[in-house]
Amino acid sequence: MGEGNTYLCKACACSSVSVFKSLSNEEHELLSSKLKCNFYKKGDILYREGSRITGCYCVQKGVLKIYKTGIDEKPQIVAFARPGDITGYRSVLSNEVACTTVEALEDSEICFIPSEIIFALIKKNSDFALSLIQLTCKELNQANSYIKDIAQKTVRERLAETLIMLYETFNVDAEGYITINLTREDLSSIVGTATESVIRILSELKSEGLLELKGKKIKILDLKKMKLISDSIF
Amino acid sequence: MGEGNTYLCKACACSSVSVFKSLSNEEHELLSSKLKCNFYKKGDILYREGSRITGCYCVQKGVLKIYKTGIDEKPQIVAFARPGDITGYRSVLSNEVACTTVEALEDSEICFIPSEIIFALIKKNSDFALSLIQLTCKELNQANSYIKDIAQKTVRERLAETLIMLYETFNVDAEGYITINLTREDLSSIVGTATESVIRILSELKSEGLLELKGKKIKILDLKKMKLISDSIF
DNA sequence: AAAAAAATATGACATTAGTCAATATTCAAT
DNA sequence: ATTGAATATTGACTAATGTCATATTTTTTT
Repeated sequence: MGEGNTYLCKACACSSVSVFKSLSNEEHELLSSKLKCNFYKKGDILYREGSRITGCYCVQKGVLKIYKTGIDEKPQIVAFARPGDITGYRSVLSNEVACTTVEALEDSEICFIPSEIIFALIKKNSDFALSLIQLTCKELNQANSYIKDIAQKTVRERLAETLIMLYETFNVDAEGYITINLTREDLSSIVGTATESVIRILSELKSEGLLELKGKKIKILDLKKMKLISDSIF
Repeated sequence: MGEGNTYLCKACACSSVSVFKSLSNEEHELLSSKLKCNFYKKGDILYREGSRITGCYCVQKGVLKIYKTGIDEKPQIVAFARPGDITGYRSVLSNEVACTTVEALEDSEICFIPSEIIFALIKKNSDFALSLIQLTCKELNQANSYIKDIAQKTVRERLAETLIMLYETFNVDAEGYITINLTREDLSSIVGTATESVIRILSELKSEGLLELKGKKIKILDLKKMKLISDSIF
């Protein structure tokens, strides 16, 4: 892990897509003067479910997987975080122990933002507070949708949905492969099924001409049909 | 439905458990001067998924069920609202159409709070904003937990969990029956399963001495054992 | 109170998805 | 390049759960 430093973190403090977009120049200064940017290697744990955290984490570079631990230590992935996203703010704001474990999926640069700063910004800037509320509301709605899907759809439908989500979240490389490396096990802990089922259905979808597989890389060949499957229409 | 009126709504404006606890006297005045309290009959719909709403709803009396509509119009219950709870704030704050349908489970009195008031209060009072953030964070965490459970637990385990949740949320009457009337179908749309499965497992649990059933009324006889089942230990 | 509608209950059966075991492949470290 | 470990794959089997049909009971309406 690299040492912390205090330069202005472009991905979080400045990004127009991030929750920090409503900060004034002065507030940006305050924020960036307190940031500590750290390097995490693939597989590193930022924090574990149940531990106390003293600030939030903002992704500058890389990808994080965020999961809860269930029966027999089986992880359930509930979200990813990409550059511009923040994580840990829930526990910070509610002053509770972390409700998820966060792990770097690839080598990543992550800024740490101490709790006080977040609280100070909420106090100072009601637009920032509103952005935070909107962010959590959006995530809450997504979570509720996923509850509905996981309760009502088949594994095949959920896998199709997950692939589309990954496609939309991480885009594709020059060859059309989704630019994220997940193990079959990771996929199974998003979909909520056994690893073997993911493998079987992936090759099914491949033989139906919907997918191309090259190791962990996945290319969606027929997005339209994939959406139909995901919507339980097909 | 009854006519709106402007008296101070005790359940929402004053409740120390509600999100409004951090309001000043002056802000309470503002809030209660704008409230409209309405009566809804059992089965009445407050608003439907996809419709525009212009404020939030605060439960004064009664119970609301909050659900998303899935495949073949099958509802998935994602929450209940009891006196002191508010609903609709997500769509209001994000300025999006309602993401759930809300229905009165029993005859209810519900206050309507226009959007402007909510926004004004966020702007004026950062503690109120923080309360709202904390509320959504708490709900988000619950939703993520439920995703984990629904993905990893069996129907039996989830039903046990649901019964415990209902027990803790709605308490029991003098005879020990949980004080909420849900159809087996309602139960199935919480648990995420077929109605027949709920019926079967309920009578299983009854024959195992864990439950007493009297029509829709449910009494948990062995909470400890029920928790073990819910935790996949038994 | 009677009739109709809705909800509950049960059995038989089909389907889905999970588990276990064996093998193959890929990846990482030396 | 070689070894070992992790990951992926496949098949056989089992368990869980959904679906459909039908009967019964409860609730609501007239």
